[in-house]
Amino acid sequence: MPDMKWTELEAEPCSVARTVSVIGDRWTLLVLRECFLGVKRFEEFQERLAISRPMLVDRLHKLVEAKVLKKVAYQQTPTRYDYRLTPKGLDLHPVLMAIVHWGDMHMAGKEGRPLLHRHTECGHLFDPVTVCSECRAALSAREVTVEAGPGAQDVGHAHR
Amino acid sequence: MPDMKWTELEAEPCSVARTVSVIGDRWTLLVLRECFLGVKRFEEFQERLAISRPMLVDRLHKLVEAKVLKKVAYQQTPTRYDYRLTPKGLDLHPVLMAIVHWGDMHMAGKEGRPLLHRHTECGHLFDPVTVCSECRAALSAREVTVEAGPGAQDVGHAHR
DNA sequence: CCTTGTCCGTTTATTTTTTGAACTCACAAA
DNA sequence: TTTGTGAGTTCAAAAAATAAACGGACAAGG
Repeated sequence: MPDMKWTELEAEPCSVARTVSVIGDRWTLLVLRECFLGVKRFEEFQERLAISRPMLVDRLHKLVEAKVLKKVAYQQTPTRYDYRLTPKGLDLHPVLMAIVHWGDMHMAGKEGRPLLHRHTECGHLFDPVTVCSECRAALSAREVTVEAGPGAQDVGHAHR
Repeated sequence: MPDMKWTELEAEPCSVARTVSVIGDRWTLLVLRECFLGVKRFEEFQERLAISRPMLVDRLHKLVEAKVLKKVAYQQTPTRYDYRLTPKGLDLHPVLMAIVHWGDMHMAGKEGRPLLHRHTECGHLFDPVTVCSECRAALSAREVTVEAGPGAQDVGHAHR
């Protein structure tokens, strides 16, 4: 049973650290990619990802523990489960979209991007754009400043 | 020199895999968090992150190699460098914002979120929202379908 | 019955990574 | 001449990941 020990991250007063404690390793993001592509069964993850079985068991169980995935029985005797995204897991969609988009922009070969996304509501192929919830303008790193929130312990030196 | 070997990910026809090959480990995302908070010096990363020195050297160098960070001399004799985000690195801002937002929503303690973000253009505290580049509507996972792009090799079973 | 196959794991030994702690180098300052 | 600083490097020890085989519950076929 491979058990990672760095769950200390979860305790840090930082949303990046806390999120990283759940999704911040090589395999988890790839497992989640498969989930968003509709993969649900253990064996299917195993086939599609070059992941070792113990690691897959570990990651799936950890994601269930984190309530990102849930087990849903799809048969009895023996009871077998699908691994399905929970609402909390579905909320990771923007993270995956942002990751895909960065990869499309900066890591695609000359053949172009491997996958395209279509927005079923408007019917178009699209890219994800991150906007400000208040004014709806596209955000850029330079236009964002950081301040201590209620859950801050010691942001200390909030640069920039 | 700790050298990760899974650069095979970089070769996969998948933007998630390719991005993960750059940012997909425990430390890199935390290093980038610090970068976006304005940290530039080796010793400052070292102080703020409970990372071992060899790992920090490795991560910083890998990020420079990936052109996410660049070294900028801030003094001569001996020449010392700042590690600064490149435009490619700044483009990771949406990824970090999405991660932070998920953490704020799902991993914050009862004290509330540790950090708040202000959009200097409109002056408000905000949350990042991911919208469709075409119709500007907020995206949800269920409204997005995937199709093979020009760089696809064998998406195969494009579920959903 | 008996064998084979499927799905979801465990176990164990081996390899890789990461850590911790000390050490180095090049200079600057006192 | 000694002390300090920034940015590493080295190396042994500890932790994590991998590969490959093993297990257990059942279903299906003969």
